[in-house]
Amino acid sequence: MKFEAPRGTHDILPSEQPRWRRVTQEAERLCALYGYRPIQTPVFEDTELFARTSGAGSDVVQKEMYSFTDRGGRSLTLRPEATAPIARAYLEHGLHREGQPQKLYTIAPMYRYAAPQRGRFREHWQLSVEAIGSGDAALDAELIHLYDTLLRNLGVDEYRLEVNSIGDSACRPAYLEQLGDWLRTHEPRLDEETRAKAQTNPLRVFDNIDAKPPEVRAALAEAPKIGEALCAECRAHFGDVRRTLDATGVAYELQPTLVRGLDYYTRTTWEFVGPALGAQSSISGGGRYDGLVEALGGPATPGVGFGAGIERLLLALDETPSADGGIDVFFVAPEGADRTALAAAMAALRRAGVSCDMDYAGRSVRGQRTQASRLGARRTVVVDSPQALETVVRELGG
RNA sequence: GUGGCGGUAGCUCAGUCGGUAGAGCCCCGGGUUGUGGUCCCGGUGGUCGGGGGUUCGAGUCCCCUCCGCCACCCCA
Repeated sequence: MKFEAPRGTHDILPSEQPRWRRVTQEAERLCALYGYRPIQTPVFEDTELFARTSGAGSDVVQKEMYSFTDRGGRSLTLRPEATAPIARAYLEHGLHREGQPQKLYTIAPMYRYAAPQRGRFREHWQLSVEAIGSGDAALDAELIHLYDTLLRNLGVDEYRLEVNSIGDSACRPAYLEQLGDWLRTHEPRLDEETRAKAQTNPLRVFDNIDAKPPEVRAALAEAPKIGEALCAECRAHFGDVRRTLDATGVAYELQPTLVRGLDYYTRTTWEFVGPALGAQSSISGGGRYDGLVEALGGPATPGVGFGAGIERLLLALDETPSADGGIDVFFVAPEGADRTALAAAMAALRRAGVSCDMDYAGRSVRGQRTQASRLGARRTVVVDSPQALETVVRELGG
């Protein structure tokens, strides 16, 4: 085989479209129902947009960006996520001067240069839902509720939701200092891996804790957690979020060590974990990002949102294939039939909104009938006389 | 990026000790039938992922490489 889809990319063939659309159409229906409007942004952006917002130390920026220089010498990057581009558009087009919050969503491909695996692609599609311009805790809960409802409506029931608050500029620096002190003091009780993490990304020392040696686990259990070191304002905000989740019937687990990979997150963070996807169990992740718009040079503007991988959601879905729509009419043309008259009849029917098709592969009459049922034709017409065509056009073509 | 497993027809796979490649499904034709389907008969379809090496001879052994999968890392 000469060419194949580039590593980490995949084709979405016609046979997969019904499942694909089942997900995206329900997602769009819910977004509209919750008051979110569609927005589309370019596939590539100024590299600096992501470098600045995601954090220079983040994995995304350090090793996963598809960056290139265009012929004009600009450094551009295929978007690894949708929040920063949407915040950029929000600012660039003055949406911050319109009624707040701006509730926006997009379903679009994202690009990350990472080792591909099942459910992990270099090009993957994401539903991204954002509410920018309000710090109301009701929005955090609403976004969580939206995705929770999407999962339910699609019939996914084996999943769990973890929530946390990672504080803000008022309390996180103090916590980081506190954690740093603790890690230094208790270094002898930690394994090498955890010590390395303490140096590079202290918030992540708690990651994958179940796989760590028992004594390290025991030690870390005593370490201060960000979710338990919040300032009064953050604690109040998180309390509001949780009360609203409770009131709207969303089940969740508190996970005081849950953090996110991008620097711009503040306060509420959450993650939906799906069933049996191996190491790629996260099907959606989101959080509040009250400092993002300001980091882009705009006014201090709160925001909250989430990203949800379409391919991973599809993996969490049962395999039942939804049926294609089928066509209204299939014309069987025996050898010698007037195909010009047939083309005219099909044009008339299509003008009237009647879907129709015929054979283009020189099939036998038997083969054409097979093709008709393969296409789900509700009616099969054998073109053995001019009258046959006229009759159908008169009956269905209006 | 590191380590492990894998790649044979469009799909799912078999292929012995190294001896010139097979099945089922799909697709096409025919028979049967209630002109589809079912059932029966026949047919098309392969650079054995790619390149190099060993050998009289490589799908099979060796090296490189590409792609997939698993783990790590990280994420959606």
